[in-house]
Amino acid sequence: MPDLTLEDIARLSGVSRSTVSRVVNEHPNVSEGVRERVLDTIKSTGYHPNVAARSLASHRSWMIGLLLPHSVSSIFIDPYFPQLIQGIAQACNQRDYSLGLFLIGSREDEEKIFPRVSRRGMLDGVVVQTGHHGEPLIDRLIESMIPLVVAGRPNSSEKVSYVDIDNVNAAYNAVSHLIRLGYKRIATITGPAESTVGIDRKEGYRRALAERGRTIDPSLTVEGDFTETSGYYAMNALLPSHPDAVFAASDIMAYGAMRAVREAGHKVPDDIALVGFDDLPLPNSPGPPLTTVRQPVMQFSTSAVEVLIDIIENGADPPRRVLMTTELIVRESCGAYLRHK
Amino acid sequence: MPDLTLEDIARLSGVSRSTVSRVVNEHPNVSEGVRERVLDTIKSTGYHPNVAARSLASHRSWMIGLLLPHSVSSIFIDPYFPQLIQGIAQACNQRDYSLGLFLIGSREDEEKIFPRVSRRGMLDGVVVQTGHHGEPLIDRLIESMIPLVVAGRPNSSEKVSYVDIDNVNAAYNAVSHLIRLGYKRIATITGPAESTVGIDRKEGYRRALAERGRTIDPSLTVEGDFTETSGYYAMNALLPSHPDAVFAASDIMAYGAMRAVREAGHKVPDDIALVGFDDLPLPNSPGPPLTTVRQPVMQFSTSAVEVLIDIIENGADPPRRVLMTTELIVRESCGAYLRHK
DNA sequence: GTGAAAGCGCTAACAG
DNA sequence: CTGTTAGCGCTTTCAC
Repeated sequence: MPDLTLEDIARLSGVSRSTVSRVVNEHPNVSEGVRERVLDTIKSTGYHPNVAARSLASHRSWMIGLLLPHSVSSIFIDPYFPQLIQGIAQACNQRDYSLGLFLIGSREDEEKIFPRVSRRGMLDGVVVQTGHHGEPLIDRLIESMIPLVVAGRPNSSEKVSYVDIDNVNAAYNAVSHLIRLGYKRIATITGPAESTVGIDRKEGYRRALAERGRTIDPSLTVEGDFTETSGYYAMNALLPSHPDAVFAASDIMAYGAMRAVREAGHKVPDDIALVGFDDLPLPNSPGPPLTTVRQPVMQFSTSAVEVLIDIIENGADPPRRVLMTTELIVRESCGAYLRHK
Repeated sequence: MPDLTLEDIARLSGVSRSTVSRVVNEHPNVSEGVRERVLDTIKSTGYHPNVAARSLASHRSWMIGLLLPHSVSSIFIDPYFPQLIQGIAQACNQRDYSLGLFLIGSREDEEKIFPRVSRRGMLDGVVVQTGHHGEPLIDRLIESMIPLVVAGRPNSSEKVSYVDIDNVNAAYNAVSHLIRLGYKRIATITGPAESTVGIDRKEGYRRALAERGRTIDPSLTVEGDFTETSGYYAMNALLPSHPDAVFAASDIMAYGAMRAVREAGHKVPDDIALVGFDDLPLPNSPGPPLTTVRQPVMQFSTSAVEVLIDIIENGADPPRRVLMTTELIVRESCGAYLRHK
């Protein structure tokens, strides 16, 4: 199948190149008869327009990029990123965009990738995952003027568009649930202090406690890094302070905590209640079903793509902000059922 | 930063467009002085070539596609795919290629994606994951003449290039290990019968047993689908036949089996030994450390990209085949340490 | 409604 | 070693 060109199709259907281009792009000004004729020869020849030529002429590539900074090996142990990738990929398909995936694992990666991404021609826009404080990538992207949407709240409060879930409220609700259940010494295992998710979920915890006039006991807050192991160690660090409930900033850390609780000879939720965050499908999850905050990752991804396309088509001003609400999924680990008996 | 063109750089450095093109593409025929001058103005202006124009003129996009067929929601619960994506992405970076990711979840997806992928202009080549029997995608890709490498052994024994791990031998070695340990009733939980991985690993099991003159007891083979749940049910189905060891075609299924064993009141490895397959990092893994076959996913990915680039540069003939060896990682679940006491 | 013509920004012979 | 000249395959005014 030698690659056909517009020219070929034009000749075969006895019209001009422009006309074929019009029917391919669904322009209104084509008579029905001609349209059908052209469509026929396109179908019968299996013609598809050359993407590069089209991009060059139209300044649109119909491809968007997904940038994942700091993608060290461990990043894919967290179920969040596969899920995000899948969501973005699906949303792209939906809107007839292709997806370019850029995993940035190091400074060199960033240097290699940045030119490809920032310079127009390959990508119409990018969605970039928020990373840690002081990460210059997002600022560089802003400077490059490429249509941009940040997945997650960016650390710097720039005039960027972003889509995020309402982490503060989500954590607030989770902890409030624990308070309502009557727990007195509610601890939290946070995410990394440099990450916005970590910060926001901790803030929600703090706010829920403060609002009921509880003092915040610093010994009841331990930092984790979203890994199972960190949850395990955090829980061990918490144990001497005798928490009766723990809000973990991710399910995986909650499972780590659960393991620590079990090894210490205590039971979840009887001795220590546990609430997690994510509710993403995990390959295997031991112990009692986890009460957790459900993140709408799929809607989140769709929204990010929608916003980006909106920016591509209508410009970046004003910056768009969308905050998605979460849902507390009450299962057994928080002891709600226990208490209701 | 208005997008600069080759022309601009040429004017600014007082040379012709071709010369700039030459230094950008590292052609040898440029004098040192000129090269430096041009490089300087490129650096100072922050110029980057337009990818679309370059592709159009050179018939090379420096982008390859990764196609994942049948990417239903559950596919990302398996740690294999994230790992594969990461490996491919890294290898692409290494070789200065970009990566286009195409998740194909349905027939409509395939129809949408196929033209974008098959028609030259966007992609220089694709690596496609093997799916199930009767999947026409790979054949369609072959027909389209796009440089292609299959990740995993394709079902149809076409003249395709592929990279695979030696599943038969891997399974053979795992089961042989169990035989050497003295187990008499060795069962297996296979992958889906339509998948080549499933078929090959089962064949290795069969071969190991046959070679020692063991009869294959059909009640000791149960099919799973690589999910934890399927491993759990498979083990329950196996229990009445009293296996003393089980080879599961994936770690996740092994964990499911472990759960079933535990619930039945038995212990791993004391009552039933367990060997898995994959050795990929899982967020949380209960029970005794799993003896398993380690898949070299990263090398595998690198190899797939290397082979694809080789094909892009040197043609698809003859078809390349690479088979990677695996390693049996002996931990506790197989009872090797127990038996050595 | 349709065609002609001028690019989009770059590469790649071909001269010199 | 360097510049000139054609395109690559498509979109997009602008006439008709």
